[in-house]
Amino acid sequence: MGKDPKVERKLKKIYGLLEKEFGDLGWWPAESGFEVIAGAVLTQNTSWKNVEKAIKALKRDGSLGVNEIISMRAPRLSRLIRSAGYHRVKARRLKNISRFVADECGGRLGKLKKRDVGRLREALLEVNGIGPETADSILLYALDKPVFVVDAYTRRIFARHGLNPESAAYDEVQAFVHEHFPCDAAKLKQFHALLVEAAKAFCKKKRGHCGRCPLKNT
DNA sequence: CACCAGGCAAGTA
DNA sequence: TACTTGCATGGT
Repeated sequence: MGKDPKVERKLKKIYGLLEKEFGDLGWWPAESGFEVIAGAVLTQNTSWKNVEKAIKALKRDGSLGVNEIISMRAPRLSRLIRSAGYHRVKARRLKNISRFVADECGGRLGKLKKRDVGRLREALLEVNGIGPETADSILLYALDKPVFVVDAYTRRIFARHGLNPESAAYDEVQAFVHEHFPCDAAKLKQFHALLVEAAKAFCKKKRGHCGRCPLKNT
């Protein structure tokens, strides 16, 4: 599948319509790169509102840092993030990714940013608890790498607009966007954010377009 | 009451 | 390879 100018224009149009509707969403909301990483794990299959509570609890406790999480006892970490659900699993995953960050760059994310995106992605996927979406969220929002994050909303919207089949695999959807959308971290961040926001606002139903969705005629 | 939320891993067929 | 299930909470 080579580049298709018509598809490029269609993605551009979707981006434009959604940006006009929602403006600059300013994703990812966080005070540090590590906060993005923690949030990426905590938000797995979980609403963002409940993740915020967990992040606040970590901050209140002075524990939102690589070394703090590594050295904290699992049951205590588990209690702090309870509101985000799956707390025992996520406590383990937070420790895993924190250990990875400590090992790879001593906690200095700036060093990670210099590394090759492809190999960094492979390394992240080796960490237990980090799948494709979480890895790409970290790469894009914490490390400013130009990779597109595919989520359930994105696939639903793309499928509904005939851009890819409902059954398309994660990497296929991602490659599709990489081919037909600017390779620019800022734009990729905004695009993903816009798609999530649009889906939440207009596409609660599994099928069909909502009448007020700005994409209804595209 | 059912169902979903900014998933992933491990097990089964 | 392609499903299925466990993981847990909070909101609608």
